[in-house]
Amino acid sequence: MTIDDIAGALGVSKTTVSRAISGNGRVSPETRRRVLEYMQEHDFHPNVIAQNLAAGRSSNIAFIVPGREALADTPYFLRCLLGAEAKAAEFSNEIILLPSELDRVKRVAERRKADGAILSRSVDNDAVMEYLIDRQLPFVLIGSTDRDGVTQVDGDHRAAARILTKIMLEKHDLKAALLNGERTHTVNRTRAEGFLDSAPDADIAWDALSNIGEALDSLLEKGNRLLLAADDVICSLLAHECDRRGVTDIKIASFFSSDSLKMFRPDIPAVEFDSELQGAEACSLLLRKLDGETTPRITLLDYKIYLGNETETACETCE
Amino acid sequence: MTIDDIAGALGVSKTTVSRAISGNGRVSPETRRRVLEYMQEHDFHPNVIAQNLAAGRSSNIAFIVPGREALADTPYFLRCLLGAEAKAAEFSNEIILLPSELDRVKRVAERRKADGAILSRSVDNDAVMEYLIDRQLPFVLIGSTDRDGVTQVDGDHRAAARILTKIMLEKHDLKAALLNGERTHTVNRTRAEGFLDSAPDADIAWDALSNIGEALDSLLEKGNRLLLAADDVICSLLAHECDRRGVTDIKIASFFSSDSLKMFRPDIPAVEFDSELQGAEACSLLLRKLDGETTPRITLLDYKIYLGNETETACETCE
DNA sequence: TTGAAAGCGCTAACAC
DNA sequence: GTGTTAGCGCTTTCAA
Repeated sequence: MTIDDIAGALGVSKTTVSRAISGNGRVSPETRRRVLEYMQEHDFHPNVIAQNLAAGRSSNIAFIVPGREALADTPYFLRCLLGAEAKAAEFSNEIILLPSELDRVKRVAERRKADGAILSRSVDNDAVMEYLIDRQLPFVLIGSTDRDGVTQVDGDHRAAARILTKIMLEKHDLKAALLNGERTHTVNRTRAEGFLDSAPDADIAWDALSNIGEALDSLLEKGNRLLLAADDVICSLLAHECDRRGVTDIKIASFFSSDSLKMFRPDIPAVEFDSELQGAEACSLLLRKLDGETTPRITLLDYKIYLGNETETACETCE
Repeated sequence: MTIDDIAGALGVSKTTVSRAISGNGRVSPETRRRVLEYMQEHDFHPNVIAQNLAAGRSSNIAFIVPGREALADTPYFLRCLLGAEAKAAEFSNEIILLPSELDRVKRVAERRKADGAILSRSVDNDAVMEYLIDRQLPFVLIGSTDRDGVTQVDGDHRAAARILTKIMLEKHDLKAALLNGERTHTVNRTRAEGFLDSAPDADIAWDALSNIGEALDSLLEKGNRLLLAADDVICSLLAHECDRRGVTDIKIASFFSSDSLKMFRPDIPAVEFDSELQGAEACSLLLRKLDGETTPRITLLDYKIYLGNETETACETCE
């Protein structure tokens, strides 16, 4: 069924039907009622592809996640995706999933299958991001970058790292070190800054993921006993390694929480970001961009700091 | 730019341009070359929305994942999604993400935003599945169901559970029990069957996830020392619980592997399914359905059994 | 308030 | 081999 059929059945023009459905333009209340009633009865719904063609859009938003090999074992991305999906749904848009591979992103952009993109996680010199900029496809980055003019939404990793480090240092009088991720990830450099804010000159083991045992060895050797992990993956690995070795005279905390940390005892203090909210916020910003609104360049989202059973909150929202 | 512009610039009709691009219909090699060259030079790509409208499709496939609250902490779904995406991309389709919520699925189906769906994980009386059947939207289920006429792709959970149980029983002369998930998940009932194939009359703790400690208590009390976990989430929880208690006189294995189990020592034997392959296979089947081909009703995928360092393979593919 | 007609960008049936 | 024409289903001027 098409609006033409409805028009025929009701003895009006399809223009009128279109107007009645969309609410654009004037239609008599009576006509409108009849159209809506007919739709209901016949379970009619306008064809979104046709609407899109007429409107020159796709009502699709591409959500770009790290490719398969780069995909860490964390629920983060899916939560982010679902957050974005919920927001997109509010505005009758859909989320299409894309891996961070240039040819995939290109195909979708070139053929206008998506109106804009959400780029989750960025590394330096991200070819996909450069492409999006070059092509002038509107996008929002979840994460941070030094690249000019990119709309970003991110947790306030620096503040969070600073605060958690400070709290841990106050609670435990131990020498602190950071087991960090790869240097090419902007977020890890930011975490390092926050960490150093509260623990100047402390040791940092970069790229701890590639060899957790070695990183742990060298940090312990230097007398570090308060170990901050950059994220949940590193932290989980670290906690397991310590369990295995029977190391107990240390304290562990993480700059990024996830369910996988909840299983350890004693509780691992950790920064909690709301991944769904990040996705939703990114989507919201993108939709506003697509509407021609100007958006803040940087949106920093609240975080919580989990400290065992009590949950202490420390928030900051800036622009 | 549109194909009309190219037609104008080259002094041919837009039909010819269309034919040159799509390869459908006869075009002289020379004309074709000119069109293609012009496209290259001007970075032209046909508008997929217009193509879709003309073809009466969306070139979208909905991938339905459990909603946010039901989402377990496993990388499974994202891997599945990416597998499906890769396959969809081969055929110039995109994957749109949908939570398993009836109103979302409805909206997309009604407005024809997707040509078909992949339904990942099913529970009994899945309202979404019933809706898809009712609406006659082509779909493929990743998982199993008793519902008639549903195209399913799944790991061979029964055989895998049977074999792993058998192997473990042969290696260790211990009394075996299964820590299972919810009974409403078809896959858990299937795992139970496989388990019982090799360990008749053994104990099964259903819904172990909701209270792992209690489940463990009762099973240990009954003298069970070989604990099979239904999946990675349960297994991880179980292993942590045992670590915490210092229980060491037991053996653990899992009917579903994931990275989160790789951290435990000693190695936890586990069934390995290829999640990406499952997504890809489901997508492939769906695309064939959309092409009007008939597809096997049930596709069971290969699995591997991981036993510490050595990786032993046991495959079965049925239809 | 309503309708006729043109158009969104592409495809395809039917001529030539 | 190429062009004409009529759609795909909806939106949107522009008149009436």
